[in-house]
Amino acid sequence: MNRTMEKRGKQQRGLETQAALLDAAGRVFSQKEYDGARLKDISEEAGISLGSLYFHYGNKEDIAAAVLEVQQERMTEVLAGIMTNSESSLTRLLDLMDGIAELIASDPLVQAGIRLVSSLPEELKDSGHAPYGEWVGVTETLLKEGIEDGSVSSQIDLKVLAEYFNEVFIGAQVLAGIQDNWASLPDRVRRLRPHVVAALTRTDPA
Amino acid sequence: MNRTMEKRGKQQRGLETQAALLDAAGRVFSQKEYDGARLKDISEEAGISLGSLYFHYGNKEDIAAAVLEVQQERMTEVLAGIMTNSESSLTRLLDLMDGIAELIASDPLVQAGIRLVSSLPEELKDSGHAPYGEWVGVTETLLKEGIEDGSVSSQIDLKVLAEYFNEVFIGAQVLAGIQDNWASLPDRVRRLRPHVVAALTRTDPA
Amino acid sequence: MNRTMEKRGKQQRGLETQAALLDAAGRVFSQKEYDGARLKDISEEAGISLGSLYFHYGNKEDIAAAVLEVQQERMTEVLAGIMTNSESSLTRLLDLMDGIAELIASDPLVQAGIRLVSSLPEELKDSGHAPYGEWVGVTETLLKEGIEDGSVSSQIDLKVLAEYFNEVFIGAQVLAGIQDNWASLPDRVRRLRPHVVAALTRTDPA
Amino acid sequence: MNRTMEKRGKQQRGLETQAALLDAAGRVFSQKEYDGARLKDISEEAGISLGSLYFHYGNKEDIAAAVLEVQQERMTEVLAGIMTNSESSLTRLLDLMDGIAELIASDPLVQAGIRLVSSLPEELKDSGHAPYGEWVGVTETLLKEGIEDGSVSSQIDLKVLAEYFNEVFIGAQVLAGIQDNWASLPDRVRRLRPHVVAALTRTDPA
DNA sequence: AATGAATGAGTTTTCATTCAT
DNA sequence: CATGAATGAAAACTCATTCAT
Repeated sequence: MNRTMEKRGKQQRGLETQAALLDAAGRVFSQKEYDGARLKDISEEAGISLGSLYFHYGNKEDIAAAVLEVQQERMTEVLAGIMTNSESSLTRLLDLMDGIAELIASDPLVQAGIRLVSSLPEELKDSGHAPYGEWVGVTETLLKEGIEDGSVSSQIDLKVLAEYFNEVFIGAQVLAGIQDNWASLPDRVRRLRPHVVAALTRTDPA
Repeated sequence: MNRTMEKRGKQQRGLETQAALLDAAGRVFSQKEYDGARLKDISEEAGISLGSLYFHYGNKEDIAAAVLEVQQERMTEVLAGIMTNSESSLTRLLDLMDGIAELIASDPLVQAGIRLVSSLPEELKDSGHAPYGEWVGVTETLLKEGIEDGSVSSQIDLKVLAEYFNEVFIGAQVLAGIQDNWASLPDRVRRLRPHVVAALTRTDPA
Repeated sequence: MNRTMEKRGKQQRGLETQAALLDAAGRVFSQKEYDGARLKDISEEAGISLGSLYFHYGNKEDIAAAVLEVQQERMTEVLAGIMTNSESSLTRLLDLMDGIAELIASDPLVQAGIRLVSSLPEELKDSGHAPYGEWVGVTETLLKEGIEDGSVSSQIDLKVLAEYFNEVFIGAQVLAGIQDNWASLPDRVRRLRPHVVAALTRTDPA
Repeated sequence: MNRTMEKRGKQQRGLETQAALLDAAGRVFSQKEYDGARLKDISEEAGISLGSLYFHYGNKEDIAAAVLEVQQERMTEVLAGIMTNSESSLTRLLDLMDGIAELIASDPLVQAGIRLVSSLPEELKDSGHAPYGEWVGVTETLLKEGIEDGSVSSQIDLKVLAEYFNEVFIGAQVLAGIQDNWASLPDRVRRLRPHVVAALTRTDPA
């Protein structure tokens, strides 16, 4: 083991612990909301002492914030992946919906982020973690591009279209969450697709 | 004041206390999820002692259950009101959506019920309080009737139609809840109506 | 037991508990400084549950603040008692020194206040509990009056005189505290008296 | 660089670390009492790892003891410096007061020692670190010599004189500590001098 | 019925100390 | 020697629930 390894090893351990804790936090926060989640459950789930949890994350709010941050990152990754393919904006929007659905269904940490949003203490709600705000921005942008490239009908107000799109998607998320911990979300989204396409391409003033 | 009056007075007082507590519980549970809500907050919100809360409702679960029960009642009332008018099933479904939206927007106790659904401890989740299960049943029934009376297109699977309808509606509820404590829900539902009508009456295999 | 008694009884119990806790806090804080004192020790010393301590005093700082407040009151009482007798200002000052010494020697809660002053967390230091500031004000006032009524020599600057007086008195307090938990303070003050008198009545520019 | 140099270098490094830690400990203990001071604060203040702190000083008590020891040394140094000049004992006593005041005002580690005295856990209080005991011995010795060489009045009991002297000096220290972290101590002592001289040279039976 | 007080079993948080590298 | 990470025991604090009146 050379010096580089040694050095990396030292810091590595801490990073591994942090990752394990974050993962465990994801699993716990995906099952219980903020107040209902126990830090002890997280530390035990991670197989790491409670004291260590506090060494890496200063308190309960901080670890919840870390979960939200990673959720953001992972969703942004999916977004970035979708954006690189050069299809129509409508397709991109639908692919995005699929991609996020897939992510949610497979990633407890992302599920945790969803759960946390509605149960955070006031202080955290402000602090920059406004996933829906950002998300709405993305959908509106894609729809605007869709209108420009003709893949989306221009006869309905952009805001209203985005609102509809988001309501449908969020509704699917919520019901999938209740029904089977989001396992059914990808299928739900697939079944949703025709309705969404119809709504976004309608030519009569719906 | 005779004994009857006294007795009625006494019972009356108890009922008033119960109502005040229930109301306060609605307000508190509409802002915080189950674990985050404090019984002390409820008692203070009601201006009634904590001991009294325990006299009327045995424990935290019981008072949450009471909130859910009343929510059910109030939603059922709306449902009953809609059912008496003799229009088409599609109209009834849309009116129901409007009616429930109106109810949610105006009644913190009903809002509380919505919040509670996703944060209840396991024990309560089972105990008969499955509002969405019941709700889904109602929408499916109405859709079936709609297909029978021709107001709803028969070309899509009933379950899928109901799923879509509920996703849209729930999505609107959730986003309205986040945005402004449900105040915008009636407007959102109004904007949703054309999309729902289109989806339910579509003749091509969407 | 009449209704008044009942009513008083109810509130009485709480007040008794508070008093017991405050007393116990006095005893504990007089032996250990702020960070070293354990709330559990206080609750056990009082024979009252820790939960109850938190019911009456919201947190550690609050109970320390309560101790300081009562200390202030008791010292002010002594002050008021001294002020009513109509002797010379010098006598009043010396009597005050005796009275406070007596109080400190006999009252653990006042001793606690003295201990706390130098070990409080920053937040509490500000919040109005500036016993020494007030005390210095009193001594300066008495000295000014003494100069006016001729019982104190006017040849030394008032501030300097007050400074000297306070240094001597505080020094006696500190050493008595270290030596025997303030038991020797009254005697120390008695032995101090001639020096103080000499200093305050000196006619040559000392 | 030969082996000797390396060795010396290594030892050198350790000594530097120790000194940095001790200095940091002085700064921390001068602001917070024993229980309130955090070893982590000390290590951060020194810019040296916590592990290293434990390597050089076995535990919290040991580092506090080290601070006290150095405080003793520095005060003894001042004492020794004063003793070599051949003036009267009274002058020596007054010079000692000035010298110590100067030392306290300028040396956080000595300030730390002062703070620690009143907040030490029982175990440490015994273990030889009784600065005041020693200090009192010195003052009594000087006063006795003063009586012998005539620079101090012999009409008052020696113990009482020493007691007075120490009370005044300690009082000045405490108030300077509270007022401005001991910066004003030298000035205070200067203003104290005439009173002390008067007390120690008084010929009438004060 | 109603109330304020009391309790105990948790939960979060802190920190001296130890460990692995 | 030095470091960052880890730990456990104890501390502060919370809150559903019960009790005495």
